[in-house]
Amino acid sequence: MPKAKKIVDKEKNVSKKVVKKIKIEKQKDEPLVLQNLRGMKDVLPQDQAYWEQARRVAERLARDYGFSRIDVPLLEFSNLFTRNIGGGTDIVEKEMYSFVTRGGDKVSLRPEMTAGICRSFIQHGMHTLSRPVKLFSIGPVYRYDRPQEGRYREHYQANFDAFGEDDPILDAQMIQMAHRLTHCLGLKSIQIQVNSIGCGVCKKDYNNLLVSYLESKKTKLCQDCKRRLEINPLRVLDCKEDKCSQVAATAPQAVDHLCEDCRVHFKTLLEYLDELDLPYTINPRLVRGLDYYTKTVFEIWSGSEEGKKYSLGGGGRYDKLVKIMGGEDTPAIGFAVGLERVIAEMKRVQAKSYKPMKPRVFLAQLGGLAKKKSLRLFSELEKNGILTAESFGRGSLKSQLKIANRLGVELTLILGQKETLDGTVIIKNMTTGVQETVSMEKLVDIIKKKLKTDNVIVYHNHEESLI
RNA sequence: GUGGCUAUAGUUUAGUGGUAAAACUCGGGUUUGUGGUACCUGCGUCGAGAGUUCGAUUCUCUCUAGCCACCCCA
Repeated sequence: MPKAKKIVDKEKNVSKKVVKKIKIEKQKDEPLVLQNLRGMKDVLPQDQAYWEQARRVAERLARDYGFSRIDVPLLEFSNLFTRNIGGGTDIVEKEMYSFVTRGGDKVSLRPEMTAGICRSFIQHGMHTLSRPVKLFSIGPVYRYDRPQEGRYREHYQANFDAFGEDDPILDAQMIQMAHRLTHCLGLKSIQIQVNSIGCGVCKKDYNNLLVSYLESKKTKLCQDCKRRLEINPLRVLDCKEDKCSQVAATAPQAVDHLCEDCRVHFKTLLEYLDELDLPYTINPRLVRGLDYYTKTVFEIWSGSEEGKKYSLGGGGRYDKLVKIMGGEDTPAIGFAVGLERVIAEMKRVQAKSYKPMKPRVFLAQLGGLAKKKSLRLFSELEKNGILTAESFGRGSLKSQLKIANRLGVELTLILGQKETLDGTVIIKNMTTGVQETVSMEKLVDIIKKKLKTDNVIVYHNHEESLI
């Protein structure tokens, strides 16, 4: 096949592909870099207990609050995000992982979950389901951001969305659930920040009001804020510069400029929250980064006293999003929590994590014949619910006992040449060192009895409580 | 995306312009069928690349990554 000719023939269409191909070829020659990509992190075995805990709690709460699990692709058409999250936001402007597929589709790794879930909601006609439609998902999202602790390019979110109900009681329940989540994970000093940024109408009105106010005080603002004024005036209220916060202090607040409907909605929400005894504070400056939010917005902070406030998760209403995307007019509210951040917090406060089961029995084998037999015996024990450790690859009994000791098992079974021929097994008590020989048939029963009389835990208990 | 600090075995840390140390961990062993000790032994292209130099892990530059602040957000 004359490659050169092919390229000439399709010159314009193919040139991009050729470039791509060359890049891939080039990469092949580069040395293998044994390092994860920037902002990507391995979840190592020693951390899995925390992850397990976080996932379990999220999944259980989702179930208890009536959410059904949904999983949507990591990859969607780029404009699903650019159109709905908001063109002016950082997420869309510079933090998306976007590329063109071989088929020419412009696609992006999801920078958040809600857009994909809304797409799925509309696509599958879920508005016909009994309302509210509550959906729960957990998985990675991607943002091409500069990494820092608690900020990764790939991070996991547990995401809750409820469609088709605009009653603020749902907002309250969502916030309650968010609080329960942190509580169940053993996190202390949690703060809930709530605010209302108004509906499509009053949100815009307020924005204009704020801009004209800030314009009038422009000279008193810091450099950054002058820039913010153009892009996202609400952010000025957040500035830490003294002179800016002075200006912000007297600035008009969104809460005071809500339309009647939004005002009542927010007031009712607060009444519900009072009823729930949640540690919430109204934060008139709370703004969220995505354009689609309306009315209620909230964040969960881990408030380390006067120290840094750290956002673990956040959410809010997006009553117009489904309609904007082309679905039935459906009010909705969502909440997402960042698992890495929650886990970092669990570690910080030394919350107890789920402890995986440890084997209490070790199986040691000696000699070729015994080695063969041991494989079957291991399976036999497993079928009977006896979690057994082994080190089949090791030869000497000495090294196997060393491992058994390190694992802290209570019993070690020794299967050697002699025992294999006799159809017996030696059971060694690792604390006392006493050992006895028992027949293969009775082995399982004897082990069960021994583990039980040595009191403690019922093994293979999959129903361990979460809290 | 902007600025600052950092980078030595799996981990935590020494150290030097001239063949790299310790502790812990891990693997193997101390006469071949018995474990927490002790002893012996193995494991590093000193983050990557280039430059200065007779010679660089050490000095310079670039890159990469991590952390911190900003920004933003989960």
